[in-house]
Amino acid sequence: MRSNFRTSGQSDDEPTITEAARRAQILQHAIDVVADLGYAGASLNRIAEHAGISKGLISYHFAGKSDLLKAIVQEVYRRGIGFLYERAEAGEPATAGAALKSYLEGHLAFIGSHAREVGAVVEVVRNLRDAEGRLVYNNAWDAESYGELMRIFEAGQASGEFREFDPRVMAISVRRVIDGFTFQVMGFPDIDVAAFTAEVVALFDHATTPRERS
Amino acid sequence: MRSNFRTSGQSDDEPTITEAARRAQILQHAIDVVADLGYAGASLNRIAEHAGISKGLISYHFAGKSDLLKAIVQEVYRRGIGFLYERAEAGEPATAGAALKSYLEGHLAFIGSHAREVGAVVEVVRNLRDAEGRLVYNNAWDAESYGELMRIFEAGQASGEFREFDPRVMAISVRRVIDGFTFQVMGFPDIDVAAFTAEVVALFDHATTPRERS
DNA sequence: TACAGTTCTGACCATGCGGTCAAATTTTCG
DNA sequence: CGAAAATTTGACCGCATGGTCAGAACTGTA
Repeated sequence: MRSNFRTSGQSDDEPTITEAARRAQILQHAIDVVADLGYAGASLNRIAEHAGISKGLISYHFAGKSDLLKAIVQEVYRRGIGFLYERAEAGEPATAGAALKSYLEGHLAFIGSHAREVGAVVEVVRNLRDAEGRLVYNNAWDAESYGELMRIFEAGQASGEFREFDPRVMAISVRRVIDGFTFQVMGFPDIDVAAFTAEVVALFDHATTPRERS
Repeated sequence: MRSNFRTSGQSDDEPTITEAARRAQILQHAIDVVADLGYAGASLNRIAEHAGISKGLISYHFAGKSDLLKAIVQEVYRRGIGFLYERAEAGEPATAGAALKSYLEGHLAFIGSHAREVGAVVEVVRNLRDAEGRLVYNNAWDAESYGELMRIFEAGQASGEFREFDPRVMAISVRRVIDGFTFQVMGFPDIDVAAFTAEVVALFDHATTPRERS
């Protein structure tokens, strides 16, 4: 019998077709339930019921609930990276301003077309705690996501394209506005994604560039 | 025996000294527990234990858990309004830009000095759901908080002080950045509140005003 | 077909939850 | 003081939770 204590990450031989398909199915239903019922409402029983399987089967494919929830985060990130990668194939932006614009448009487009997945991730990230009560995805963790933005800002400031500001505060602000878009889309599914994106791009274009034209 | 089914709001005679004090005590401990352990970790048992009282006593003073959590939100709002009111006594800002600056400085100062309370409120607002699974503090609810900001923006645009932008998107962005400050303060208690505030004020000053000087 | 490995179920477990309540305690006040 | 009212406790209830497990069902293969 194979170990049912598989931790995602290390490859123990290779997963069966069944195993991979079942994991994907469970993951998708878990995403749906978290998006619909929120973190607190997403019990293993409800996920199993939603997927039409028994609860024990989830335990067979995932080491525990927190393992499943972490897999949600990992999976949606994987999708997001794929989405942004395809978009980026058009070529590298030439200026820091173009890079910021591309960053915003890419992320907002992904959220606009994958609101439920991203909503589920936000739910998990904001609520999942370890046994000692500490947030698993803490400040140190999301500080990592500021890296790409901060590099854009520092490059723009070095070239004189951007005004002087604290790149960390600006990065935090950009991430907050992007993440907030998730709630807008979930709350108002008919929202005009393109119009919202254009507004946000203009907002941060003005926020980052000096008032006097160079 | 007095009804223990008091709903906050309608005054049923007047509360006893004991009642008011006990309610305040329970509320404060509830805030602490939610801030420390998060929404999911804040059970009535833990709150009672933290307060050094029996769980039944909470039920005596509050109609239920959701009543208690809603009271947290109400109480912290009350404190926030008081804080901002005292600050505003210095006089009304003359321009829309000054009003926005004052709004940001006031809200960030309150968060900087009451991070735990605000953190608890955010936790409740983001998680509390009714029996049907719908968020109690939904999009329609927090849209109310955009009102004051949108009035500032519309006034600034009417006078030509602000550039043309969607006041709703700008209001959402401002609120998102302000709320995000809560997590920064909770994650890094030694953060320089004044410096962060100055950066945010500059960010939205640039974001709202036209590039060409009038 | 027979058998070994796997996938899957459904019953079960201990725990913690929100909530209730009779009884004990404390306070109020005539 | 003494009775009535307010306050508080601690035991208890039904329920949902995450997790476990023996065994049934399925699958591939020799």
